[in-house]
Amino acid sequence: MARGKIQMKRIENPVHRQVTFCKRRAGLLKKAKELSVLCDAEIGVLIFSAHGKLYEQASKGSMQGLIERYMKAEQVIKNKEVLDLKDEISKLKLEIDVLQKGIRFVYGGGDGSMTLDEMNVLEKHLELWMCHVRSAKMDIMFQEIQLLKNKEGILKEANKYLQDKMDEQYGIDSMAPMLTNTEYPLMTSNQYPLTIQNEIYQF
Amino acid sequence: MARGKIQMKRIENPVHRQVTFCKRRAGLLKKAKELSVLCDAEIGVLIFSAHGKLYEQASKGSMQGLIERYMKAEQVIKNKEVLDLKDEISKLKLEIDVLQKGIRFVYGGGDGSMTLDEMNVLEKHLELWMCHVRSAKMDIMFQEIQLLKNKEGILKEANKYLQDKMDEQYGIDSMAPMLTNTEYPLMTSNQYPLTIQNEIYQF
DNA sequence: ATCTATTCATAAGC
DNA sequence: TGCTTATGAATAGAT
Repeated sequence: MARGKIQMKRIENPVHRQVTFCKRRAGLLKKAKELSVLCDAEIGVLIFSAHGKLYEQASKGSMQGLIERYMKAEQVIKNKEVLDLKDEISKLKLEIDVLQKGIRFVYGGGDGSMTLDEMNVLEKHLELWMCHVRSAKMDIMFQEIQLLKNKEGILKEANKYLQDKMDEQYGIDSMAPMLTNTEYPLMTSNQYPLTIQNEIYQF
Repeated sequence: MARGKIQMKRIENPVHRQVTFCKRRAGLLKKAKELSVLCDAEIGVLIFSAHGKLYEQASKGSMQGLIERYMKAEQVIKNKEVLDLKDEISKLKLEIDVLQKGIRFVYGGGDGSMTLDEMNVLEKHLELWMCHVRSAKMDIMFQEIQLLKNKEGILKEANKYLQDKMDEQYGIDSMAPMLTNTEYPLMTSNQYPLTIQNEIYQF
């Protein structure tokens, strides 16, 4: 514009680019404000520098208000977040509806107000719930198994220790029924998980 | 600017104001585009005229994207609609929580910290509930079957009636394809329940 | 930042 | 609206 025309393309020299950005940015915001004042218009300007810094100006009202107004004007173009939230809301409402009808169903022994589709949804919910319950059960059982295995180890060691003491005191063959190899009240390490697993897979 | 300086206040003459609005709006958008190109910036301009008409320009990307980026940058300032939706979601989630606890209460299960036994009980209840749901589903389907069967009867009678009329009018052998014994579009009384029963037991 | 020489934008008029 | 033009503003390049 001054002292030589400028090409309408990205300024490659970073220093020049930065200077121009500052100057023209100020100019743009000034022009926006002028237009707003002179012509009684509501104007918002959003500028993200190449480096990601945000500059904004909202003549009259707030940028927030402007954006909301814009959203209303351009209903078609909806904020994705809003769409997601609305989607979540309808899902939750459906879930509530199903739960409420489910409760009524339980109490009223099934008053025909539920449609086949709704009952299918309820059924899915119940199945899911049962899955959760069963997996929680499994967790607890595995924990118990682990606990029992630990106890088993400790008891075995204790038995061994006691047997050794017996051997020392009464001779090698006495008190055989108390030895660790007659371990029917305890479980072996590998037979236990197998049994439990099978039980669990029946759920 | 030209041919006389202008005062920086609302132009009172409506014609002048409108003309200036058009010219300066074009100028502003041009400047925005130039800044965007020259300095590699992302720029959005929103203009609402005094009469409410929206003019917009988004250099690089869409206005939608720009607004979302702005929202992210200014997390504090959240779209009111989004806030409302999130509020609604938390209320719905609370409601669901209450309903689920209510259901759990109905079944006598403890809240959250359930023992293995309690979970077994809950599981049995859930299974029972599912049975109820499934049997209710079956009831509905049987009702529909009954309805269809009734319709079938009525249609058969109608066919019979029509056939008799045909016989009277055109003689016994004409229009054979319309007779009731070629009843492929309808179903026989005993083949129907069998098929349905099998379907139901698959649920 | 500040300073100019230039180009650009535009108010007024048609 | 669109065009013209005189003039004020914006700004590229240099300091």
